[in-house]
Amino acid sequence: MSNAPPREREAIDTYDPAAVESKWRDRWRERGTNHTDLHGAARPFYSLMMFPYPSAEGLHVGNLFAFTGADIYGRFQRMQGKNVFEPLGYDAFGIHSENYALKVGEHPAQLIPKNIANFRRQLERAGLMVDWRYSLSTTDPAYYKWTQWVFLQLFRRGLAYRKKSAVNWCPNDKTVLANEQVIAGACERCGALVEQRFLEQWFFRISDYAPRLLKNLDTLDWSESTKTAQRNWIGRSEGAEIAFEVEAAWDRHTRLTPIPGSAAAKQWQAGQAPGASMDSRIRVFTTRPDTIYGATYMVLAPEHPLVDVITTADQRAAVDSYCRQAMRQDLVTRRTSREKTGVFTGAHAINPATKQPIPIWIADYVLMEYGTGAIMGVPGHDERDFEFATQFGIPIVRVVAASAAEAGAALDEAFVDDADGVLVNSGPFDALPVSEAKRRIVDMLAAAGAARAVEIYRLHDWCISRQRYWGPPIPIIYCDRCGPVPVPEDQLPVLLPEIEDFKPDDSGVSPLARHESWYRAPCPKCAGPARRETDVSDTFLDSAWYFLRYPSVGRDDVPFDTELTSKWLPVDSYIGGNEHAVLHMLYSRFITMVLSDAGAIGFEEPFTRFRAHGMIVREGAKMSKSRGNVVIPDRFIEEWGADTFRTYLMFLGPFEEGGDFRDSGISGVRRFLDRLWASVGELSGEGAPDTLVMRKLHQTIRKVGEDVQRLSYNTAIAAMMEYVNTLRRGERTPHRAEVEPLVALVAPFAPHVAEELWERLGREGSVFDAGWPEFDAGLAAEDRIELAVQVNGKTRGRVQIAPDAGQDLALSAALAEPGVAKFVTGEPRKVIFVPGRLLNIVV
RNA sequence: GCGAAAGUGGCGGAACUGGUAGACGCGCAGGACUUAGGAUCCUGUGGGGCAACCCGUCCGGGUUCGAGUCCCGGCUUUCGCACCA
Repeated sequence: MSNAPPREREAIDTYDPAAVESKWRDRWRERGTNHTDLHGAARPFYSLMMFPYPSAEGLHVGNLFAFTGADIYGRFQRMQGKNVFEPLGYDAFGIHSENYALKVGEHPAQLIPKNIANFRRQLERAGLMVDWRYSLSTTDPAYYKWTQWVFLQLFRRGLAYRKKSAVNWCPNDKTVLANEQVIAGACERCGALVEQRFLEQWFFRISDYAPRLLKNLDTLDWSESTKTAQRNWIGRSEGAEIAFEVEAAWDRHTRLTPIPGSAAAKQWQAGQAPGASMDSRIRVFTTRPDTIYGATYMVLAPEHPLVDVITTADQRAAVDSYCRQAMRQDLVTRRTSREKTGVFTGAHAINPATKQPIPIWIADYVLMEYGTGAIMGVPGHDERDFEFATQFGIPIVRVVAASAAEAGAALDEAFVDDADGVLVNSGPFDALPVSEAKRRIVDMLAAAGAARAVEIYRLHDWCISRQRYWGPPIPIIYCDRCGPVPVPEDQLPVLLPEIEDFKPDDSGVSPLARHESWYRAPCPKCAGPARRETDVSDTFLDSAWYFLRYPSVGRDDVPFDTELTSKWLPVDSYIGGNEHAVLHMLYSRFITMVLSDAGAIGFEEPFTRFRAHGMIVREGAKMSKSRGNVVIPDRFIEEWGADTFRTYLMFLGPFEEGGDFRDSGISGVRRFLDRLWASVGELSGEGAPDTLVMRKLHQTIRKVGEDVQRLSYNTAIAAMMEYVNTLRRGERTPHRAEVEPLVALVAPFAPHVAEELWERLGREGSVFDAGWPEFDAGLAAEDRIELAVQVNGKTRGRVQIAPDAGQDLALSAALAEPGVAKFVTGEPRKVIFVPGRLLNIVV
């Protein structure tokens, strides 16, 4: 029987993925194979993947790439004996759903459940080890009740506040636009130029947490690129805050005429000089205090509160017009337009170092939201200032040079090097190196009460208000008597009403503001008539705590069960896209820190280990609907099977870098599974397994284990392919001991077919409960190894020697090779021996 | 402009800490089995040369016995942030 050529028997029982996969989907469901006993788990392992937005188009191949990568890691951990919890839910609120709903004219509350059902079907077909009992959707009142609860925790701790802030406004559509809806300064829908509008909005004080968010990064096992992105986003800068006096302001105060109604005007009317009760000095932030002798002007942001105070009567009209225009520009244009514009205020400030008056300008290249909203202009040593000064004829003074000899050299561009310059034209500080001058100048100014060393952060507070419909209402009630009052926790959730006209309109507020019956509510404090907040919260708030909820899904009385939370969190492994490296990951860390400070949870970092996966392109080009080159997972799964599709996705490139989906490549993976299938069909249990095959097997067990642990899935698959090739080389009948462990190795990648083969091997129970194959170093050891022999660094031959052979033995073996010997004339000058690798003879 | 990453056969990609460049797969070529094969199996496959050999990891330098890997300079591509003082 073993004489019959094995190939001929394949026809009897060929691999039929559709049948195998549907069989095992049912089995897993019936047997609860993917269920995790959350309370009873002895070795909990929380394997998290980023939950998707359930679009109408269905699951994207990028989603599936990410999920499969996370699933393989989770299944691998399970086979290592961990109790793995792998939940998955839906991030279903937000502008995507809302815009799509508007486009097709169907209510999102109807659309989303359909999309979720479709996603669920696709996800189950993909063979994910998800415990669906703990799924969630952010749109479910049972979930967003607790999103609102999270808001209240921040409110209670003084971390949520209201302030006026700019939004993008389309004057044609009369609606608020998200930044992504503004293309080159115009509305993406109608093309009208977008303007800024100022609305009262809710903010979270994430900037208070900037130092901690930055410092903790050092303790996290995350992809380095993700940590770098967060560091840059938090953007710590060291420097100094320097105060500039406005020149002789009150001797000549007749020139200063504050805008009617401004704080300055009120003081004015009360008979006070503004300087008397309010610090009218202008504070700037700089990272280059060493260049202060070169500060020849000053700039305020158009929104700066002192603009009203200092502008002189003759400049008033020009300043007003400039500021109005600057503030009307949309946020995107203002940030991208490179041309320098500005207007002189008519006022001067005193440079605290030179004691000279310098003009105060207003320009939109200075941003109110960074630093103090004012800068000292040092055209000699800052590119932007150089450009501005050149344009407006402001003097350019060199105060740093490569050497003292260059003190008089003219500048034809800004000299920004702060590493190895020395100071010039800087009075007592001349000839000091920049780094020392920074310290000494700050000390000098500080002694005069005009400066202090500070560190500032780029990170802004998080605006969570959205003037939209499809989100959780912010749980606040405005009462004329009591002000903003939080909705009491026992009245949560504040349900989002299912209104028909959810289209944004020209009111500048959420569509909810048109529904009086909804927003009228009694004040929780005084029971008087009051009005609900009609804005909803940012989707990023929904996703900033979802991982805390999964284990407690089903609990109505608490956001998260204390015992389960301390048992399962923080998350052991988080895998997701780098596009969320900053916002989602930073917000999640922030919310976790706040809840930790509030005593609600016992840890302050949510994700112990994070790995960012790469992106998939197709045939070398980015996938997009307009190109029509999007991979539709359903079609490939239909044709090739989910196991083949999963394995191919993991094979086409390094998981953390992504890769190129080539339709022609998938057949190779399928052939691999076919050959695996055939090997199980042909098994022979007789005799002893082949020593060389078993050696290769154990080498493969080791390699696959190591590779999966570091998410090097493509090389793990390559190793298994190599082993199958070894197994089937020549017309031999594989031995059961050679094949069985391979089925287990393949299981995380191709779970359905692995289960089927495991059963066909006569094994009881799921392969995922069978444990990872044991690695035997003795069986894996080579008895002869190949040593490369080089002469002067060029490979000239190879010799077979015992693995523990020493240099002398290796050298004599090498010299016995004619191909080597002919290059070695006389005594070698030097011999380099790397055991197990090579021998280099230098002549 | 700033930040991050990457440039290796016809193609996707291997090479973990400097140590046999091109694993694995696609494609291609030849062969076997076949009425047939786009199925399966076997063999070959970086370039040049009859060969000994020579040349090869974006380009130019350098360090080293030895460089795809490290250092310096340049080019190209992708991604992120974009007037952050």
